[in-house]
Amino acid sequence: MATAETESDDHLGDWADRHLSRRRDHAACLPLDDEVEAITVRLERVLRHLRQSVRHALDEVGLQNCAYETLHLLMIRDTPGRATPSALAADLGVSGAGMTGRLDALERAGWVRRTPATGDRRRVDVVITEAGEQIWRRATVLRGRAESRMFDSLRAEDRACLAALLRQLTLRIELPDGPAAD
Amino acid sequence: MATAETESDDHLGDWADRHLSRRRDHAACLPLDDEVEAITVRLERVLRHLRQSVRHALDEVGLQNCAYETLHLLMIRDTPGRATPSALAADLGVSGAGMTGRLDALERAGWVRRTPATGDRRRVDVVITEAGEQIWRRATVLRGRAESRMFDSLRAEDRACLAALLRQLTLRIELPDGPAAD
DNA sequence: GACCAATAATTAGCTGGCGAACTAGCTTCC
DNA sequence: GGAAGCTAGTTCGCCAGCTAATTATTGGTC
Repeated sequence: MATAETESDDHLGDWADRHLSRRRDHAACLPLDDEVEAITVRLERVLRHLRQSVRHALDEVGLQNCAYETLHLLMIRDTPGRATPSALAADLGVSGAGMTGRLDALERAGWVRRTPATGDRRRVDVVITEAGEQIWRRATVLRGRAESRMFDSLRAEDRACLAALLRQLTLRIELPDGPAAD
Repeated sequence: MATAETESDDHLGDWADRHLSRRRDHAACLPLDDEVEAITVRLERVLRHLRQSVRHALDEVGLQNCAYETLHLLMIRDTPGRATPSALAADLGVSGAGMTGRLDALERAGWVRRTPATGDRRRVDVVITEAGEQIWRRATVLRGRAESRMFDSLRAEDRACLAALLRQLTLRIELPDGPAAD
């Protein structure tokens, strides 16, 4: 069980430990749950680092993270390499306007094409190009390596445990009446 | 152990499950580790949701998330309520220019003051005001509730386990020769 | 004691994202 | 069958953050 080694890795603790101990010293009056605060602070820091590693890895193929994300979600779907802007926007969690901007950049770079969809003339299909697919493939390999490096310090069981715990959270989030309600 | 209930919560799985199964169907050739991909995808989604909840909670006191973060790190430190812009910028992970912008907004709102530091006339001390401390206090309560709601679906042991696993990751990240190297 | 590199903060210019308004095309319903 | 309302995508104006350049100050070094 992962909790067993909580206090053994580093005598000083991590940034979050120091953050929490300062909070206990100076703002103990506030009704914050230390464990929840520790989780959120560490989530932020892990993800920040992860993004930075991936960004660095993608530099190698000259792809920005947001461009890569878009290409990736364009490929990883039921109709690989083809989607409408609004479907992509929903998956990526960006606004319609943001999507237009990303697609403009991708089209300028020659990695996707916009073609009018058949049937409904309001619609547009975004289609990946040969060049787009190639750069996506190369980038995905690099990104995979960067991400794996991030988690290779965890034992296999711990990695599985982390995956399972996060899954519990995402399942909850995705419920129609998830924890978003006030 | 959390892994025991991986397959019991929801018959369809979460967004990440569907994402991975599409990847297996359409891009199995790529050397990506499914478990790592699942973790990173879920991390992104959990954090996105968390930020949204917190943003929503902070609306109630009329505070933007970035303003709150800044006030919070200004309070939670060895010298609560007082810091230099560059120290804050380092803690927040924003650039110096970004920090100037945030402080401009906070000062305009009357939540902090900039005062010249004694001794070194290049330096500036950012000091929280009475109003700033009050709004920080109110906002912190609201934020704590929003965050707790996010994690209250986990059993206490699972929450502790998650905290411990994330701590292993942040400890590693913060090593001088962490997994950032290429 | 004058020059030069280092440091703290700011400013300038750019990018990417957002919400709101807009355009075009589809659907519904009397 | 045509007006009202909905949907898909884009454009517009704005904001926040970044990098690079700028200003001011400090501390070495000869």
